[in-house]
Amino acid sequence: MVKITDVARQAGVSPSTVSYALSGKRPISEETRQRVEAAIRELGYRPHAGARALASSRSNVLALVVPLRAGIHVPVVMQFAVSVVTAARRYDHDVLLLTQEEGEDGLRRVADTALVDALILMDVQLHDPRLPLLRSLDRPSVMIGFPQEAAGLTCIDLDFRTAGERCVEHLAQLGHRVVALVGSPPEVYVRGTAFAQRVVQGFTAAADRSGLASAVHPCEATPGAARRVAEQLLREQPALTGVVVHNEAVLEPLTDAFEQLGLRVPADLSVTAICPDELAESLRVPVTSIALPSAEVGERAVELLMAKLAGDEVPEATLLPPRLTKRASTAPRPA
Amino acid sequence: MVKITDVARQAGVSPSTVSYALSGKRPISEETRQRVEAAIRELGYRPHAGARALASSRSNVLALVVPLRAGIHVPVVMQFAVSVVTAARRYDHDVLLLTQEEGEDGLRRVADTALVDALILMDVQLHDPRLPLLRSLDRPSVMIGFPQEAAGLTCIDLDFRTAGERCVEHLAQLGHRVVALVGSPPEVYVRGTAFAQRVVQGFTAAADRSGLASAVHPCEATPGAARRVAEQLLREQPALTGVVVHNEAVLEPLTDAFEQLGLRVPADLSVTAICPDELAESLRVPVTSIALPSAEVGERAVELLMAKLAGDEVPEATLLPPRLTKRASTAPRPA
DNA sequence: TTCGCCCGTCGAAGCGCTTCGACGTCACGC
DNA sequence: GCGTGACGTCGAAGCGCTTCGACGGGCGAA
Repeated sequence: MVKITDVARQAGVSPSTVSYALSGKRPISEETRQRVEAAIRELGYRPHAGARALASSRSNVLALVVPLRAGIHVPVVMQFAVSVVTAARRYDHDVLLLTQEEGEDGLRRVADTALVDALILMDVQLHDPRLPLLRSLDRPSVMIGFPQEAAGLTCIDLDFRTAGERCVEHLAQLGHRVVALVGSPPEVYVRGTAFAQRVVQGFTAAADRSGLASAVHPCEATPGAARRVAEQLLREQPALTGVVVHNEAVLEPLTDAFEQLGLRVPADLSVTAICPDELAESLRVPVTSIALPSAEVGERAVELLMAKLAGDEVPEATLLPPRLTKRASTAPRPA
Repeated sequence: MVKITDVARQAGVSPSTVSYALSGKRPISEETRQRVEAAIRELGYRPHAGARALASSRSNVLALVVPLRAGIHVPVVMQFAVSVVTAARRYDHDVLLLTQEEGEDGLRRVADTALVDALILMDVQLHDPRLPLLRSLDRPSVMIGFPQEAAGLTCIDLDFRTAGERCVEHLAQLGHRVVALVGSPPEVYVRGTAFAQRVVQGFTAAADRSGLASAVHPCEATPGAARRVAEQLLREQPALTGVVVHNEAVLEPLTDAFEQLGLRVPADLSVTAICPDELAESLRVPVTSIALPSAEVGERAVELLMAKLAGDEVPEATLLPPRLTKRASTAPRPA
């Protein structure tokens, strides 16, 4: 293994000079820097991560806690993880993958052993048991999603409440008077997952404000469940003409079910969704949707964390504004 | 921060004794161990990961390189990643997440800086450019999938060739004489992704051996593509009664397409698949399938790596035997 | 000209842990 | 009764890096 002293000898300087040339924490003459860089290249020097972490008390590693519970849409999680890794690399950091399974112990472990400098948490619940722990940890963290009581913590997410509102408003503008929300699987609400609840709030509030008749139906992530929900909706709200879907897995089977029940999209029924753009675009009838900007969220989360590590103040809450993209699945209410 | 000297003082022993009590690398009297453990608990001691890595030249971290290319099925990747993390934790290791985007540089970086002790690679190509690098690295690695030339490397995967064969044999036993393979997206074959190719080989070999008429069709991972492939198959092989699907994303739309084209599953057409069990079970007509044991592969990969880290010899190739589960989608050939 | 200061570099002191060699003790076998 | 290990513990030497204080030389201000 080639170490910093080897580089120093080769460049004819002291180890500390090599270190400063690398970190830029003290001025180094152009000429010396050149010599050091040449030596590094010739010897193929790579600083030892452990030694660096020990001496600097910075590991340059972030922890990412991914959820693996029922009812979450895996591709979104993955896309998010990838964007976190990519963004972290831009700041010369790596990403340690933790599963929620390990729970609070895992968080405490990687934080206390100084394995990581900071943490990113996904799938935050309204009353997340990890909150007190995060507050007590001496390392910065960012949460994807908003718990009920977020004081002192940094959170970021799509503004799901407004997203729910926008969907309803879009339908209202098109003249629809009876709408329904097909939501996430029941267990997601039971757990008190923040983003799902907020969609419901926004949906309901906007419907009330616009004087629409509305209903909310959780839905399991299976085609069968989608079909049953479609049937139930038509039974309970025969005048239904607008649907908001917040459940990636059933978006396609649900629209299929409606069509098989004799409702054409968008001629008889308008459909909007909150889901990744790729999904909305890939369907037979592309769906008017509010994008789930997982890549942007991941990137912003890393940026927030880096700012905190640098000692900067960051806003406690970052709500990304929803963007509604009109596609073929919505149309004015049939006469 | 509480350190090992604090624990030592509290327990009335030397730091080295604490270390040995923790690692078990030298015998420590029961009584001393008790005192040390008590001290650790009282003080909430956690060994500093960087210091440990520096002194022991072991970071207790594995690198996991995940693919993010077109045509791979994300949930499988995720399930795999989770099983790797879970298995690694059983051996007191953590997992660093790398994307394929960083490529060989990323591998070299984490290996050379001693950030990780060992590596796991997914989505191996037949002629993977990373092979020479892996051979030159001084750290052990395990690849998920088999490259063409794997000498000196450790590989593990489902035995996809046999999986392809089993599917055909199952259909042949049921009396089918004309079969087709609906495969992964074309780009997967273009890249020379090992597992996809092997399925084709097994499928073709078994069909030839059994004297079946057979055809192979790659298929994009979209419902539209599935429909087109279904139409094409019926056009080109009017006598088709058996299909093998090796493409998670189109399994459902493809069977839907067949039914819409007037073929009932399994009355007119038998369908088998190579896919995760959950997917096969979740369809309207549960599909006879060979499971993609991602969890088992991940676990075994970690075990292989741990053995290599311990200095044990491990087999270069580990092929997991395919297990075919009969479900409702296959039946004897219609008379 | 002299003082003070900044620039560029060096040496040394750790960072917190593991590990090696050494040493005292005790039990056992002859 | 004594040599011989095995057992249990200690002290010290690093692991490879960062960082702090110090220092010489050059330059601008006084």
